[in-house]
Amino acid sequence: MITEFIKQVGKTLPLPESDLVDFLSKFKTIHLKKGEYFITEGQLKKELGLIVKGCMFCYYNKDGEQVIDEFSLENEFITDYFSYLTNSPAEKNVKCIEDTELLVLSFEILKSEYSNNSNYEKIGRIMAEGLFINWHNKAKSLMLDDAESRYLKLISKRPDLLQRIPQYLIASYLNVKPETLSRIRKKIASK
Amino acid sequence: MITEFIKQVGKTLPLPESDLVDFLSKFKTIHLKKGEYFITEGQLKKELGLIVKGCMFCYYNKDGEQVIDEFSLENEFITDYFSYLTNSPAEKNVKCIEDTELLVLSFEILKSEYSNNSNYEKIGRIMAEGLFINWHNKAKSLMLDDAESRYLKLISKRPDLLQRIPQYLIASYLNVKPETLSRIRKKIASK
DNA sequence: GAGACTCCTTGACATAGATCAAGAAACTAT
DNA sequence: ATAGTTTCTTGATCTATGTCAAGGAGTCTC
Repeated sequence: MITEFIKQVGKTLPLPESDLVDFLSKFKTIHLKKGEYFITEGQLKKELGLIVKGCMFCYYNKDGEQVIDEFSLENEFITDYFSYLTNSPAEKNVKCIEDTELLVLSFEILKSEYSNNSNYEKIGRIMAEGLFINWHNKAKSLMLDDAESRYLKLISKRPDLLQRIPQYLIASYLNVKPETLSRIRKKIASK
Repeated sequence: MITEFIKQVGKTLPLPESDLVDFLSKFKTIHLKKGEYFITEGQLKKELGLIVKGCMFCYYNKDGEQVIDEFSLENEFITDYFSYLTNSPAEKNVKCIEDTELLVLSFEILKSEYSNNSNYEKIGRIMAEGLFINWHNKAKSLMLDDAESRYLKLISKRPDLLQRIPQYLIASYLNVKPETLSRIRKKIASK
């Protein structure tokens, strides 16, 4: 259990196991119900989350409408890192799709514990690299692919999401309307 | 000259001045003519560039058509960092819009010089953070803004680009066709 | 200064995806 | 199971942007 969790987190954050255990020991556990928020727009929330069990999504508001930029499942970190880096209020909302058990750590603690330790730079580097890769792929897909290709890529890269997440949220993540995703699926099925 | 340059680079890479001078001393200078490439698709190019004088753009190929993701001007770093991080061939092309003087450093040297030095983690962290912020903003704009808003934001945030870069390249950067940008400009002018 | 480029504009039409409206299907709770 | 809610599908339009085609404006070369 704990060891499997640590192993999974180690894939994202490749530190020596003892450092990783030490790092994780600084987190505290919270529980959020389905529909509750971890972060809301406008908040100055300087906490890093790490999902133990459950599932969340991040969205921006576009004239009152949700536009989802990410889903996060078990063993994944979740935060508004942009807001943290730029020291500005959160621009996004992070909401639970399922009841979720979350480890949280304030960035202040992270900083103070690690500031005289090269692991701080390393953790920061790895976090930022992972986020860069995610957002790079996202932007590239929006630049180069049409809606159908984005959906096909999602199916092949994250099939787990389709089992757990309602289709209208998937649509938002793909940056199309639910009607459009429904039509794309129909078209693909007929091939 | 050199001090002003170092000062500008220091804004991107806030290291103590002596570290920064040391870091920059490892680069070598190259000169590229307008139209020449620093990186081409498929290459395993593991070099970091830093523009001293000139102007370049990065683009992806979409069925033979250029889709520009970034312009880089003086004092800015340029590389295919995604390709470096994932250790895969370059997916993008980096081409000079003007004759360009470039400082270059292989990532191998960077690694070997710094691997026993927390500055390596720090440089990596700052690079990745900057790229994360850029790509985050780019993806967010593609998700949330229409073409006209993207153009208006560009005007206000990077007016220098409009002076130096032909409009059809700006259009590609905004992810629209030149005809569309022309119409957007006409519409804005008539307001 | 006449071609010959390259870039920008404009018009007419095409298309991907959005919007609106109505039902059908799938959950949820009693 | 039944009613009530939420999600998904489908059809009929609409809109932003793309495509194609032509012409104009600017620049370079001889």
